[in-house]
Amino acid sequence: MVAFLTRHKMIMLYGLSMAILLFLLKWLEYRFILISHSFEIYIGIIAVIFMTLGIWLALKLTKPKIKTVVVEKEIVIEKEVIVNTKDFTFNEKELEKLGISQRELEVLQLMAQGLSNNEIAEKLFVSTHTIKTHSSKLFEKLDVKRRTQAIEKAKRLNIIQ
Amino acid sequence: MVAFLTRHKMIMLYGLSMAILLFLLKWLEYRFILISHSFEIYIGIIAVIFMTLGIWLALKLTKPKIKTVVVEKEIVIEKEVIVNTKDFTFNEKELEKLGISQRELEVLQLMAQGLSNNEIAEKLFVSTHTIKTHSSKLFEKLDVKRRTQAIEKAKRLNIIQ
DNA sequence: ACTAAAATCATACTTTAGTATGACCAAAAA
DNA sequence: TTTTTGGTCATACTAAAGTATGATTTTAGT
Repeated sequence: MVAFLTRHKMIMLYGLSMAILLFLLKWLEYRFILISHSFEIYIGIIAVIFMTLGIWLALKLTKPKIKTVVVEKEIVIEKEVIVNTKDFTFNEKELEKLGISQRELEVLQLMAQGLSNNEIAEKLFVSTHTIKTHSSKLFEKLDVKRRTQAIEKAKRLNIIQ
Repeated sequence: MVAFLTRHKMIMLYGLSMAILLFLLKWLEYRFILISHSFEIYIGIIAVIFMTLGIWLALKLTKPKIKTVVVEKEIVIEKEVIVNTKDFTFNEKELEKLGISQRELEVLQLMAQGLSNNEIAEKLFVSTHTIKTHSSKLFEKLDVKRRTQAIEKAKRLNIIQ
């Protein structure tokens, strides 16, 4: 019922307006009989009323033009990019700072691979004594006591791997 | 042509109506002179004409109503996110596969930090013997001979760090 | 309740790692 | 030229690391 009223609101309003106008018309017609020579005024009033009604109707009934406004909405999509965290700028500065020589670095690298002093010696074609000397100096320079510590620290300082 | 007719249907209809109305007016005016008491019809005609004029005026003179429709356009912005290559799924499967116990893993981790057997023993409140037993079993399970190898292999298998 | 695995401790031993010290040589820097 | 630095080798020693073997105690699963 309410929906019906809402949907036909315009029609209802129009009907009501028509009723009021007809009433006014009748009243004016009566007045017209009493006052002569006011025919032009009566016509004028009718004209004004109906023109106003027309304007009102037109304004109410025209469909609005649809203007489409495009609003750009940013959507951030996180794209995972796999990047090596370890940069390959093998810290040569650190090597210099610590005064680690090329040969010592070699020994350090082989140590980190899990080789024993003997294996390193064989690989580098030198005696085990030499490797021991190197490693001792390395530990001094790295300020550590054991090879495992040396490996850990060297990796931490980006000297190896 | 059909599209044009459809679009200007209202205007065409209006023109047609006006033509018919003018004709009717002239005819009714003539009838009004001849036939008295047709005053109401004349008024009605006037009303219709002016209402139509009002509608026409309203349509012509008013600015078109604009209904703004906002359409959101999605713009995809790719944001690069740096991700670690090393995933943190600490290889529990590998641990199980190798049969490495929790305690052994602890020892392995402390080893990798460069601690000696004695230091590990102190840290875990056990004797050095225990640590030696653990490490021996670890080396067996990891199929290595030295702690440095164990550390290297464990890191490679993502068991530690 | 029983069993198996895990964790602990211990002794005895071997191997490797690491220290201290010194010597030799070659290349580069002062 | 002399000195420094890096690399080499050696002896002697100490300190760790690692092995072998065995035993006891927890802990968790059947």
